[in-house]
Amino acid sequence: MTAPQLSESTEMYLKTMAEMSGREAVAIGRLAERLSVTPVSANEMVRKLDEQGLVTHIPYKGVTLTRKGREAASNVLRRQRLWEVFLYDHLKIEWARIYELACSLEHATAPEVTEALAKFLGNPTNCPRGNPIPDEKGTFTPLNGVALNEIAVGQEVTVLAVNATVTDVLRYLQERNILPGQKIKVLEAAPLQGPLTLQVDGKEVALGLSLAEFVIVE
Amino acid sequence: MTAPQLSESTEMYLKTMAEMSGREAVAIGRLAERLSVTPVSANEMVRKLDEQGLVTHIPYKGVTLTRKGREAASNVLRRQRLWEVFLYDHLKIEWARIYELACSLEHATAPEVTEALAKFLGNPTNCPRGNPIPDEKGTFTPLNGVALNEIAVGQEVTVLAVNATVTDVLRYLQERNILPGQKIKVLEAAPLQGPLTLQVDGKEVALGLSLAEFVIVE
DNA sequence: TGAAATAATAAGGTCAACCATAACATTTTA
DNA sequence: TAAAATGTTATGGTTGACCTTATTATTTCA
Repeated sequence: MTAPQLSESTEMYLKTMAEMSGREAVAIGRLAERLSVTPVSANEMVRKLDEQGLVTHIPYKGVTLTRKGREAASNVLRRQRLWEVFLYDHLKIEWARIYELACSLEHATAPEVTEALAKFLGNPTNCPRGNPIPDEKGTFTPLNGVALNEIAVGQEVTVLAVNATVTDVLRYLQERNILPGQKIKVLEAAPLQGPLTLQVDGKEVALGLSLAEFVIVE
Repeated sequence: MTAPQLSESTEMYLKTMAEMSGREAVAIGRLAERLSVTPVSANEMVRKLDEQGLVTHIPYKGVTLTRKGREAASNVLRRQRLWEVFLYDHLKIEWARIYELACSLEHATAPEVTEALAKFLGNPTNCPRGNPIPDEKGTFTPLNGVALNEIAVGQEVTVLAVNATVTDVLRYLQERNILPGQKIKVLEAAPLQGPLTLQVDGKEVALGLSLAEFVIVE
């Protein structure tokens, strides 16, 4: 019952899928985009993952993690987010960079290191970006929040998590104080998919819809 | 002047060479052995490293690190040994396993993580196996000890470092209490390259010459 | 409903780091 | 000094994860 040792690439695909989907199927195009590979490559890789029983691919409908795939992904997320905690809380590394730095470490982390790290950190339940950290068995309660772009004008909400992974995006949000715990009021939503105008920390901030999607609130 | 980002394989070759040589050239056969690749593969790889200016290969004479190669190797050793300290002191991981576990992490460690880790650990000067940790610039004072197999019968010495990297070897030594700081008396050296008989912690211990080579003393 | 967007499949290519086998060169040592 | 050991070079092969270009299938939406 030892983990079958997944490749770094496989881990990235599974983790990315877990990060993207509430539960629904992920479009291969989106997946390719997040992984910075071509759709053709993603397709090829997904086929292999399907053969290994890690995902289910229904042509033209998208990809879903199987139970096995979800377990593997939880494991990766656990490592990822534990390292984020370590890098942020103990090494004092810049918030916007912890995702990418933790990502490299994550793939190189043996199970016993993961567990020792969890213990060392005091079994934290959330990473500095606000996302829950799966426990040793892979279980965790998903956040019950909504993306900021779905909030009605006038509402005031609290940021639960920031789901972005790209350093530049994280830095952009950080600079505008859009961080877990922050209270945000939606002042205006421009028409034609235009940006939101938010009140954050007393300041007015414009935020594009695609960025707002990364901000989980309530 | 950013590090040119070496591949994991390149890092392993450089690190292994640094671990093996006091200063003399390393025979390709030995290198291949330590890296668990065939001599043909090692040859091929060494040619590439030579082209990159990281090593100098004199046919039939062996391989030496260039200045550039030595700097890169120091950097790798620094990361490796800092992680060893973390795994041992903070995560309480078994002594014999820290080398291999740190080795995986090492390749995935960005410069800023290395420096933040060093600071977190209080800039330690030696890893739990006793080896010196290069500083940020790559400088360190090599141990001035000798391998245990070169000690005359009757001498009592102190273990400075254990230079082995293979978990099974480390565990074997650990079980016999041959660890940094330990006092050891050489009671007998069997003829024909036979094992040494040692007095360790009041007990008599037999140790093969090839294992004794890993134990740096004085 | 038909065009545009997206997805799938096929064919062929690259790159790093390995592998094996075989022939040949040099060094060591008995 | 000759045989054994070790090192070198050549050739060709594999694997994983990408890539491009091109064709075909399906879905979405105007």
